[in-house]
Amino acid sequence: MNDGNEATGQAVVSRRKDARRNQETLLNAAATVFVASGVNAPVRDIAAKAGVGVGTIYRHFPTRADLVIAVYRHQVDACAEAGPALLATGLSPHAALGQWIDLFVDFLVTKHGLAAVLRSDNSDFEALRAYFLDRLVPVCAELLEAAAVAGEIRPGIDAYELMRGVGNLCIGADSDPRYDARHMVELLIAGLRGPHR
Amino acid sequence: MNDGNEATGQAVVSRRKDARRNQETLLNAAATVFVASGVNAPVRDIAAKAGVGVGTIYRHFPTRADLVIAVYRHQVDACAEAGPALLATGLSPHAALGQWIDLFVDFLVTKHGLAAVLRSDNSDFEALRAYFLDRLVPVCAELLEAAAVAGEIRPGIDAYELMRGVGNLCIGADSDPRYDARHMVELLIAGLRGPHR
Amino acid sequence: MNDGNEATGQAVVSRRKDARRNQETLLNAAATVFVASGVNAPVRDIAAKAGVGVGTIYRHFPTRADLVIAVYRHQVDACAEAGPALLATGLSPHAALGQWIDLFVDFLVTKHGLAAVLRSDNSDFEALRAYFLDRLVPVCAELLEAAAVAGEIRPGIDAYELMRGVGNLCIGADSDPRYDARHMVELLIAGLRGPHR
Amino acid sequence: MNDGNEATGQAVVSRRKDARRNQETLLNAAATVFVASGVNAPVRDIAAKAGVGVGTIYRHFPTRADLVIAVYRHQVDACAEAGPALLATGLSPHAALGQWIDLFVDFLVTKHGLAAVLRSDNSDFEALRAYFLDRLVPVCAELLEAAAVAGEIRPGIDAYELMRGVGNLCIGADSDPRYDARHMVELLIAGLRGPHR
DNA sequence: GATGAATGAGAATTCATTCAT
DNA sequence: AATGAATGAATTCTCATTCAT
Repeated sequence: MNDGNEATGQAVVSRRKDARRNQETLLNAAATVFVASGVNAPVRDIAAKAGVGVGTIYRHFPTRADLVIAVYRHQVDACAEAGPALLATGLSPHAALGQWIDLFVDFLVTKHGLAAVLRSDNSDFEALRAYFLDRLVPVCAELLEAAAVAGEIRPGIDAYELMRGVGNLCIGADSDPRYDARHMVELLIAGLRGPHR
Repeated sequence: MNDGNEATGQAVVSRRKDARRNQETLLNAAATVFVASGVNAPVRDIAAKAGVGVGTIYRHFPTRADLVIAVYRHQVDACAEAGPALLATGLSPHAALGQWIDLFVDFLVTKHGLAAVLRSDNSDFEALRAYFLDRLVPVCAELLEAAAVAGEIRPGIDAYELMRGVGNLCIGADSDPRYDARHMVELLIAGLRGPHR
Repeated sequence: MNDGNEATGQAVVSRRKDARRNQETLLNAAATVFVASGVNAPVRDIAAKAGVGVGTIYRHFPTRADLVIAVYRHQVDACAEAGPALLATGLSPHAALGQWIDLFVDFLVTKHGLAAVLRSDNSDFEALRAYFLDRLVPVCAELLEAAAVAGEIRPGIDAYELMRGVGNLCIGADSDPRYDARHMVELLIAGLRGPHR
Repeated sequence: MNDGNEATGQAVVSRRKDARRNQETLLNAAATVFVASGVNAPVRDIAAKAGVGVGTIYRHFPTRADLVIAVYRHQVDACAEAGPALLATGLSPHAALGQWIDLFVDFLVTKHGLAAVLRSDNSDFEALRAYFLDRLVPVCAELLEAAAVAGEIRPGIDAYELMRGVGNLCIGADSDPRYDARHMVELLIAGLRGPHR
């Protein structure tokens, strides 16, 4: 990858041109710190990790929720887009739902503390929660509907509630070797099938 | 229990009574504040509610986890004792399990923020988590075993994991009108039945 | 004044008993810092001067205005009480007014920056301003009324306006050798006499 | 106005015109912001209002005082020139003085916070203060001298002190409906007449 | 010359914890 | 044993100022 800048390396990168790259650096640093210390890590820690001043973070992301959203936006979007794609593959709707939930779980359990901030008893991160739900609940609803129409699951399951449940099951999953969120999610999804008796 | 002693003995006894009553006051205050502001409420708030100095709280409960444990010990114990009792009623093991889980859920969802501190990605409250699990996991294991032996549920379910799962499902359940933890727990328990295919 | 504490001196003074003395220390420190750096001096500077932690200041004086009021309350009160006293001495009302204004000016010009925070284009310190005015305007009004009744000054002078005017004239008087607020105040008071022609 | 020059000349001229216009834009923006938020408004606010970068402001006006001076220079100059003009109208010297002071007061009270920065207990704005005084004190002195010679006012009044006094009386006059600086200035000027007794 | 991203010092404020009385 | 005053670390956020482009 020759960027025509061997001598100085990447230390003296352009400011203006690199606004985007800089932002990328910031997001990577934030992601790393979030994994290590959770999404409530001190702003200063993130700044230090990114090698920038705290002011830079505030410039780009006025609130913490802005930063967290930015960090995870791409992955949330990818997850959202995967839903219709799975449904279009010819899998049974229930199988598609299961695989989609797996993607969501994969995403959450690899982000230390992310699932925890999605819990609603937390007045910060309202915007973050809203973003997640706005993106993903409709997708989940579509999958649930398809599975219900196919008679594979009991009807009347609320997509929001299910997303919250799955999200909750993922809390702390990365830091407890005795707890495997996937097992529990598998039970939950299995429970969708059974008649309510 | 010989309390027919002299003046000094009397004093000792009443001092003890006072101490006990004082501690009771403290626990009630803490419980109230925990409900209102979560288990991370400022120590000073709890002290104020109890009408004591902060030093008094630290004397009785050196760490916050100690206090939280003390606040909920009675209820945890009651829940633990309900397990064998339910099994002895003649209910089917699976029904007993379901009712017992309901008791546990009732307990958690009425305690603002309690479920949240049970999550394992939280190095404080380790002792609290340990207490909960020490008391309840064996009971849950017993119920699961009985249900498995009766062929009512799939075998191989880990009691610890299930308790964690149920606990997680209860996080934030008190502050989100769109999320009913009981629905999700019901799904989870229903999922226990299905064959693991 | 034997306080039975010769050996240790005043270094190891009692905490509780000295709440008051401690507060005094705080107020003295604040007064000193206010003189040196104005009433907007950093809280930390005041704390350092007093030899206490910043938390101590916040405990005693939650807002800056609280602190400033406390620092000057005694002197404001003394000034307020001097008004009726002067009127009762048998001086002519105008002379009494003049002397009372002199007291007020003496107070202000010796407090670096105090007069400046009394200016109304300052949304902080509203409480401070209110305290000053509540205490002093009625006294001033009484003196003005007496002088007007005696025919010594033109009628219709508003006490609030006059206090603000005198206060304003004192701004910066301590730091400008070429400006003597007393001269200007003397002109202002002299101007009260003349008919408005 | 020969603009029939070559390409480069044209460019130079318009560059100069641009520079001047740019500066004008800057000063107008600053004046507007000063009125709205006082002369200590954040530099960024001024830059935003002017539609330029903050660097541009620093280039033209290295210190804040430089900017404030530039903003008000025209008006100060106009005020200075009005003194001799008033004296030449045939008005009595005292009347001329009164009208001139009125002009000065008009200027100050319409500039939010301007009077406040003229106070001498403020090490920033030293240059600004100096500019004001250099321009206006001699004019005031001339008017005072004329009035004293005419026997209309007591002698020995220091022009600097009077200017400072009038300036002080104007502080905060724009934000306090109960305080009318003009009333107080009128008293002050009236006080000039009376014998010093 | 203009730009505005980046910097980082500085100030406010909270609250867990200690400890003299 | 109880008290609560004191401490000060930790954190957030702002804004003047610099400087690469």
